[in-house]
Amino acid sequence: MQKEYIKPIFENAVKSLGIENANLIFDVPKNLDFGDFSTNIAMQLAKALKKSPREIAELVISKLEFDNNLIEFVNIAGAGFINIKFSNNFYHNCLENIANFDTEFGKQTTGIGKKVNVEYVSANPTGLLHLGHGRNACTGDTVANLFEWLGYEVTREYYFNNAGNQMNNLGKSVYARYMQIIEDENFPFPEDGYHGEYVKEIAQFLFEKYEKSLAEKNEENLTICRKKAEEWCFEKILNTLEKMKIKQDIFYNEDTLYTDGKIAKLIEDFKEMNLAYQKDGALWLKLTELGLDDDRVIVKSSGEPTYRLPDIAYHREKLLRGYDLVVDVFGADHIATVPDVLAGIKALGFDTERVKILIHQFVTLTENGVQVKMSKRTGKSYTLDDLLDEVGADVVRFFLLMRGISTHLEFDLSLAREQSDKNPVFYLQYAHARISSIFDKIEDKNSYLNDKIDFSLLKEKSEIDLIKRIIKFPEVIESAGLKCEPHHLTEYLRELAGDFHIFYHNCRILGAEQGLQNARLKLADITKNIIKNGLTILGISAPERM
RNA sequence: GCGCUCGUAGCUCAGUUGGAUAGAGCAUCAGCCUUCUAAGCUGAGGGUCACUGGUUCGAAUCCAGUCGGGCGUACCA
Repeated sequence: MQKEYIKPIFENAVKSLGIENANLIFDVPKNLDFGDFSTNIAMQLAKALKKSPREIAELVISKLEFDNNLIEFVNIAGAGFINIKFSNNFYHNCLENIANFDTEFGKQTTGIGKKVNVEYVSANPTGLLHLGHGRNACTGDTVANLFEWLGYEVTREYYFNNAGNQMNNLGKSVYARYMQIIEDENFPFPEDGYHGEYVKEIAQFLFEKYEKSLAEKNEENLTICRKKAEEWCFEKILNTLEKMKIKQDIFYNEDTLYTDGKIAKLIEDFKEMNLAYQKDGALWLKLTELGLDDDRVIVKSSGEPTYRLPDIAYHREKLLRGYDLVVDVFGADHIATVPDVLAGIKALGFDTERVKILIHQFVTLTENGVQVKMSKRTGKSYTLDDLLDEVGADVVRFFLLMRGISTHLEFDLSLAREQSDKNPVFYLQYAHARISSIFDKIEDKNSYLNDKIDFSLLKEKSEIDLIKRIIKFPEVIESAGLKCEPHHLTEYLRELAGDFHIFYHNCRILGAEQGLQNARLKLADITKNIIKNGLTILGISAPERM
């Protein structure tokens, strides 16, 4: 908001010095005594104009044409920084504008008319979700929410595979557990089978439904085991996602790519482009031709495709559906597929800019400083569902979203359990509840609702600081959205809540002189809307009372 | 070995397209409730930004190398 005002003013000034297309950058100085913004333009131009930065700064300032009512000062500091400080009037005007947006403040138009597809979770129905999936799910869901705020038309998608090795493996594991129930507790369990307790639950369910009729080891019975396992896992997964307030629009089955002939078509196309060749009984993709280090197998000698082929076919399919942007959320363990997919779709003639792949690092769970294991294979695991039941969706989502996706995330179970001021999510919710409470206590709302609000009465430092923070909300939405970094929003909300708490502590709202009370109420109300909207984007509730 | 990623306060982490004295939360210590919710506020201590070199007016940030952690590196997904 501030930049929108000063940028053209500086552009004109720089232009009048004979410089076109200057790279004007406005930073917020660390030391607030320097002002609200600073620019290094004078240093940048030092070489071109062959003058010292301070001389240039003076020249630039002499050419600035601005409203003295809105800017308090512009001066030179240090090596040649130009510092700008806005007057309170400027901020009062901003607040007045924001008040007119009502609850829509922060919504952007960047994405209007554009379609984006965000694919996330995408866990195969071979087990229960764990914390890593949780991070994936919250990240994807929040990114999708952010895109909606940017104006995009958003499709949320879940990609899964209910065929192949891993599913067969699960079917066999269930069968073995089933046989252990009805026949012999030492019935051999597949070597690389799924050891989780849930496999026993599925077997128990089959026993109750079919009694001993599945005992014969044939294709039909194994299929029953596999199908039941798939159904059971999917139901659990969806249930867990629902608890996390996640609902996706499209569930895309990898199998569709085969039945619709998209895999066959892709093989054909690669062959036609001379990018596929036969070797050692397998079909290889010439990735070396596409700038990568090694060629890779796309169809095994057994005739089954490797994961690359459906991955590429799936991305082509999504792009052909007409999305301007296709976003994937992957865990770090899937990073190997990224270059292959990008090379593949590029070879097929698509702009790789249309695909954005988010890789999030792993989550570790700690309790009292000790790491808790949550492996799928070892059987004993702490699932996402357990966690949701224990600490609730708000805490889980906030904890999983409050770190940059590229860093390893440590989930502190002891802290998450703590229902106290140590738990950071309550800090935000508390600010929201506090504001609600004020509005419950207004004795006579008429003046607040009907009188023209005079924002110029807000002069305290904590009031102006809060306004400055409020102004930043749209930028935060835009940058968190376009960069797909939800934690920028969690950081911002924490700062906003902080500024509010300070304001609340320093400035009495109810009982202040009528005009001032109304202005402060409006300031609080705008803050409340932003917290509520921000938390909603994060998928976290904003309680009226705590 | 190679690729990706991370290394910032005791712990968990922020740190904008390179900017001025490196920040927050927790933990520790010291204060603030007759007034709108103390799940709050104020203050203090705490740093070789892993290491070395380079680029320049200026580096936690960019480049090269070294060390250390994680994930990949399959005719698993």
